[in-house]
Amino acid sequence: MSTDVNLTPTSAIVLGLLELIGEATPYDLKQAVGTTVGHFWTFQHAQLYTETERLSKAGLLKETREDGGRRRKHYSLTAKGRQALDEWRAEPATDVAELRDLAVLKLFMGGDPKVLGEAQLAAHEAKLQEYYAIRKLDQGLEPRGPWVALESGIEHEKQMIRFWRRLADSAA
Amino acid sequence: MSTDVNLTPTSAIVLGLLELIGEATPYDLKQAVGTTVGHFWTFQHAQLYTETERLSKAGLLKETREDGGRRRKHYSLTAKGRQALDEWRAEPATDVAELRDLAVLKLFMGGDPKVLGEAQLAAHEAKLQEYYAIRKLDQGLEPRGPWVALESGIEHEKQMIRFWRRLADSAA
DNA sequence: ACCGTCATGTAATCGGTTACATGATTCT
DNA sequence: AGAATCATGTAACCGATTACATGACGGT
Repeated sequence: MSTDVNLTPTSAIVLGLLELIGEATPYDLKQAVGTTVGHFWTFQHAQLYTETERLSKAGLLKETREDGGRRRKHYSLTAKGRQALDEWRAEPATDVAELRDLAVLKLFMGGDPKVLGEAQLAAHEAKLQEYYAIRKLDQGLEPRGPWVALESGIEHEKQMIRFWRRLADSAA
Repeated sequence: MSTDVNLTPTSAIVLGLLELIGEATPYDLKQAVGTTVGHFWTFQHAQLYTETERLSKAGLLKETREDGGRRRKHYSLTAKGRQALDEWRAEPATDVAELRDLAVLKLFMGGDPKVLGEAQLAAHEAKLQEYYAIRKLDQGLEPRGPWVALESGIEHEKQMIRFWRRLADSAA
């Protein structure tokens, strides 16, 4: 009920997915993450339990409990939650995201380009294929956000493949 | 002294910088981070105090204390620390790094491409210029790691600029 | 009926961030 | 000398990960 929560990216993902699917248990959310944002932003499923509870306490989610059986908790957006999401969405991100690419860090620290490159090339190529497979499913339906984000991922993968390949080639 | 620590990327950065500069206080490390890896991997300076202590307790760093004045702590690699760094460096990264780009996440969640794009274009262009300025300082000296990593950053920035610009153009 | 696997959840731990605090140094 | 800023460090808090645990279900 307290009016102030720190809206982390995780919070926004929970809010955004709940807007999309209406009502969900933490486990449902886990499934939804896996097939959507999970492709470029993951976390442990345990966090969905704590995060929903946190947002619920802050009044952004409504929580109802099943009567029988597992007594699972179902969550949905409150008006306040919807508003918080809208505000988060409207606010542009001013900073550039940090790469935080472990392979690049190893490269920086003197790791062998050949060894790193081989592993990274394979991994990035697999990821790119995964993205292509998803793109095939696009029916042109609204909302477009996820598909545009997917394009960004595809271009990024292509870029990283170019980078690592060039590095592999320049190493004799 | 215990033989097992979890080597986080932060740990590797501390170890790697200590290898480079020999001996340093946490504050020296903060400075070193700022001019090197800090361009694509940052953290709060407070963490350097806890991290050095953690690594020291694990036997990877040697800690000596100034006698007079501030009694500052100086750290340097132990043989064990050097070995841990070597092993970390030799082990290739098998996963692809997640983007975790807040702007892309907002895009995914329905944020306005025009609003997001404007802010991101400016930010990425500034970052690219920053990278160019650094690249000018390259004297061709060893080690090459940091410079190769810089190239990756430059290509990434160019990629993101292309992406956001294309998006801005396609929005009427 | 049993076994393995998936579904679902909680608790403990830990790394990272925020906030605060004090000593040194420079500028006016 | 006083104010402002930089240097240096600690403590508290919080979000995220790891580890663990139990219930349900499909296959043999």
